Amino acid sequence: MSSVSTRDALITAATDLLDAGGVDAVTLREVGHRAGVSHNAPYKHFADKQALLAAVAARELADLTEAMRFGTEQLSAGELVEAAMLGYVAWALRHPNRFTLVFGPWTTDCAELGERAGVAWSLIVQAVTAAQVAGELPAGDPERLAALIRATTHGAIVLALTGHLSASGKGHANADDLVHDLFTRLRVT
Amino acid sequence: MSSVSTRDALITAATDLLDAGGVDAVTLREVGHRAGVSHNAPYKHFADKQALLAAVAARELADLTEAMRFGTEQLSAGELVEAAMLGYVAWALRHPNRFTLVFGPWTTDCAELGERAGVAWSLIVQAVTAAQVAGELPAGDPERLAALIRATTHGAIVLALTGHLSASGKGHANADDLVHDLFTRLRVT
DNA sequence: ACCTGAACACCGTTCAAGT
DNA sequence: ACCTGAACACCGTTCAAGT
Repeated sequence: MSSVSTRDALITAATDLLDAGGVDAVTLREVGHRAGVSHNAPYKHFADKQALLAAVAARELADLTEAMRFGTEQLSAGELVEAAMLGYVAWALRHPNRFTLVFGPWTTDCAELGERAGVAWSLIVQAVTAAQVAGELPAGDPERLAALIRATTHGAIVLALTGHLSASGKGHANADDLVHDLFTRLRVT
Repeated sequence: MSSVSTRDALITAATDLLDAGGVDAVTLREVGHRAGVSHNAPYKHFADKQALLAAVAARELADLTEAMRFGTEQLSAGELVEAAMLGYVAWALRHPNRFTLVFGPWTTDCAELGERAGVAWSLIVQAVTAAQVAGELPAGDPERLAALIRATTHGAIVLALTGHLSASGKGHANADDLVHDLFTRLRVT
């Protein structure tokens, strides 16, 4: 029991440090201190620092899935896909450091992570398929169309987070605008 | 003179280490050793480690601009934009660690970096504008359309690098396919 | 102006030992 | 089974000193 809550406290402490100062600020010593244990107690719950970060990412993936569900009541199939992507954008802009952690260059390593990501994105493919059936999105391989939507959304977030968006003159489009633009173009077809 | 070549050697050594083992493998001690100087000689050329990494990123941005120009002879305005994006994809997949460094969460910090990125992407806006004039891309704010294209390309690369693309079943679309899909949808309009 | 060697503080990880 | 304190190797950064 105590071990479970300690493990959870470690993940929470790591998430707090991540939010406050980025992944470099997540030090096992500070994580342990905030969780009320010694600086090497984490090794009894995680293989190493990367495993702890993977646990943080796994928890956040569940959070992201929830954020994509927010306010999607009483929407058409096509609107639901767009709303989910806007929820994705909102989550990422709200927790930029969690976003960069979850989609860092090591997602493949952890099996649990890949699994949870697969679940989250299979929901998107489902929604895209429904929108295609409803005639709100163009025909074609749903997985491929979902990948396109996903790529645009992801890229819009990255551009927004790195400041490559607001810097580009008076157009001052934000990530939401880019996602909306994509859906507008897709629906015209 | 010697200082210039030392500075250059430091950047080259850092780039090699980046390619080999990611940004974490870039240690000032190993950089100095590979450049034939002591482990703290870099501080005579760069304020700190981040400044060295920023110099690496700045050099790579020039490389990226070149990659986007590759093989763009005898193409229509619309094809030129797509070819530039495919060049961007090819560069990123060829040097994944440089890609994640250049578009890391700190691009805003360095003035030179922001400047060079601005130059690179203003070329894209120019090409997009030309394609619009030629009727190969839909009308609208060129900066905003360029941002959409840019976001999709960037997102497709990230998805490919993190393995979120090939894992999604039989569709097995790669980054090139997604970029091509976007241009296909845009041209239909 | 550029470089070096020693030193400091910090961190990930391991280990022997405790309950 | 879970935790601790000490220890080791490594790294970023600083400093006094050398040419």
